[in-house]
Amino acid sequence: MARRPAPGTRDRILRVASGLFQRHGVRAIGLQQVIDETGLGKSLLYREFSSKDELVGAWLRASDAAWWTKVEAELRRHDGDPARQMLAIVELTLEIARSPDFHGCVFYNTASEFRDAEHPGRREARAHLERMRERLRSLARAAGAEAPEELADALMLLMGGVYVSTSVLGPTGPAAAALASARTLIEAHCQAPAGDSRLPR
Amino acid sequence: MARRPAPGTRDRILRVASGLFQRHGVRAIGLQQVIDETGLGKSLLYREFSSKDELVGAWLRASDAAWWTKVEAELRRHDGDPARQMLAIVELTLEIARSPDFHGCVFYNTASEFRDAEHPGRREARAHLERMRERLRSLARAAGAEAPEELADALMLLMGGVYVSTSVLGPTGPAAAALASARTLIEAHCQAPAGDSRLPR
DNA sequence: GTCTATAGTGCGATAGAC
DNA sequence: GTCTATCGCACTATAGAC
Repeated sequence: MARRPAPGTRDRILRVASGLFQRHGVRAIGLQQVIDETGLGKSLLYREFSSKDELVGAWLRASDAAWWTKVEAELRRHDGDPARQMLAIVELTLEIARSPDFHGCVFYNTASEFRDAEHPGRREARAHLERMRERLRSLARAAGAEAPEELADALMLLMGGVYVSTSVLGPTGPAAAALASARTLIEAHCQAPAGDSRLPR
Repeated sequence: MARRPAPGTRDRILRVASGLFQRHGVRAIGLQQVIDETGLGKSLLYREFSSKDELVGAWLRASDAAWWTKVEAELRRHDGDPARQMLAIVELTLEIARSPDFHGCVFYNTASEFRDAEHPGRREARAHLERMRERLRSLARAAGAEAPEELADALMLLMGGVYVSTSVLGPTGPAAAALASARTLIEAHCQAPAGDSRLPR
């Protein structure tokens, strides 16, 4: 009788590919390495993903989903305080950037490796960043910022800077100034007339 | 007697390689493409650069030199006003990021393509960023910032963010908020007691 | 397994300055 | 004609996509 496909094959490939792509970059990794490390056969990989590009796209979609799970959990801890929620997102990026095997934001990295706008890697990166921008905008509006779009964008720049700077100069590089910078920006945009908009230190 | 070596060969290779590497990334470009586009022979390329890695290093060194030429020219236009000089550097990165064929900061891009700390691409990227950080620190000190290192780092993050964000979302993305953000940060750090530290709009 | 691409080597042919 | 810079091509070895 025919053997049934083992469940979780796709996830296994995705997990292995994710580790290798993050650590070394996509172009530096051959599918052979992915196959070797999964212990699966070549045919199985090509059954799940019709090409390397598609695997890259699927990897970034999974990364995006994992990110939002973390973010929304974090936001729930500061419900009703959108200014604090924006800061929490910055804190989350810092925590990620400080993790032991950090090698840069997978979305920025992958976009930089694939310049063609139609490449799944770039498409997913762009989509992720647009979702981030939109989420920050809604928080900035909720926080009563005078120029919510501008505040959201300022935080996007800050977080992008945290990622790229940390990936080259490490967590003691410029990223060390990120929290203070975020507070300055949020407070400057959200100063209530009463002056009670100070974020916790 | 003998045929003279053609002058400018090295520069020609460097110019062509620079264009291709910037546009497509280093790993996406084969030396054959560089050779084809220069119209030179393979042997000549290998006489000037003993390996692709070395070519990458030389390219980034040249890019670093070109950057500082631009920066110091810009700084001279605001001599004696270090706060304005910091803003001028941010303006310069914005101008570069807005140029028609911008594909991200070559230093961040190359560092993301080569994770090995010993790779010439990564070494030069790191060196470039450290020089930038130091230059900004000296300006922040000269401007009398209360926490000059922190201000310098905040601007580093901002500029890094401008580059990566523009390379994916274009100049109408978050980078549009960069100038306002820079002003907020510089003013917050350099407020003179007399309150006369406002930057020109 | 197949086919393509790539880094890097080496050499004969040729072009051009004297 | 002589001499050398440089081209163009052939070649190896390795790796990658599929």
